[in-house]
Amino acid sequence: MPELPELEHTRLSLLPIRNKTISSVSIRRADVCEAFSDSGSPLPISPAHLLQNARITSLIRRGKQIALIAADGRTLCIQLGMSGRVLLRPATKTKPQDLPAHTHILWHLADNSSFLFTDPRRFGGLSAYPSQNSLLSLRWSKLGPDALTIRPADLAAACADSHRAIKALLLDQSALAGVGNIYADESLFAARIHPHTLAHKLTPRQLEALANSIRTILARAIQSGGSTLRNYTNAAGTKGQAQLTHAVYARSGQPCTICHRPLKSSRLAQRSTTFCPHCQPLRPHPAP
DNA sequence: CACCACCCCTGGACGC
DNA sequence: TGCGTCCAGGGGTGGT
Repeated sequence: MPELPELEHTRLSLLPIRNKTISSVSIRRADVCEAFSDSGSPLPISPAHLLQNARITSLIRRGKQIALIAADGRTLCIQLGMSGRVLLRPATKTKPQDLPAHTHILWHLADNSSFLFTDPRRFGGLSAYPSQNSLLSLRWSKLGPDALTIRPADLAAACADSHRAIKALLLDQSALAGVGNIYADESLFAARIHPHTLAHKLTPRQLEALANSIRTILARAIQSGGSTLRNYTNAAGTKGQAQLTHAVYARSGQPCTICHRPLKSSRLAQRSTTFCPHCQPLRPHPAP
């Protein structure tokens, strides 16, 4: 279930394609792709949009999106959605029958290795832009600050006038980019904040605890290779370990790791939400 | 405007 | 074993 740590790990494991040239692109399902002009108008997709004959110079990430930047400026943004993956294939594996199911796009590199985009549920997709600047202005400008480096002041600004539940705000990529359902629950638990707390009611102390929890938990999850739930792996096919450290996510009814009372589940912002009613009270404990 | 429900989609878990 | 049903949720969109 790709969130920021899984995307960052995918980005890191794709770094071997830097300075390599894409010799050809096989578009097996064009409808997972979209392309835009500098002014943002949609264009019919072509192999050139998917970086055919481009040399990759950098891979960048913002929130849950990564982008491949070519030497000539062409930029390809990748969103994994729920089930998307980008996988590297060594030069020894070239048979079509070796391809994972639901491989929608296949990039062939000049050195005979390749990489591919696979996404059974097709919630993910690829978005092509003529330049890095157009990606930033047309797409990433809509994202909030990156969760991996979120500062208490940035979080406070996002929460200041919001009457939504804090968990709904955390999931809103235009408020904060990178947190999904897993790490929203984990961060709120670590900061001991009830997920239904209205964002503008959070105290400065809570906002600081939450920002710190978000950064710490995301960084730790990157360290352990991301959470492998269902079939997530990074581009090298390696599974993550972060799911082993989840304190609340998918642990409804099981004992809280702090107070040992059973964790509770509810539905918030259309998402299943698990928390400890005792350790995460709706109001912070009054200062003594 | 801010917020929320719905919808897209498929694989896996579960019950019978 | 196999089939039907439900659930998971990121993000766009249209409604309130």
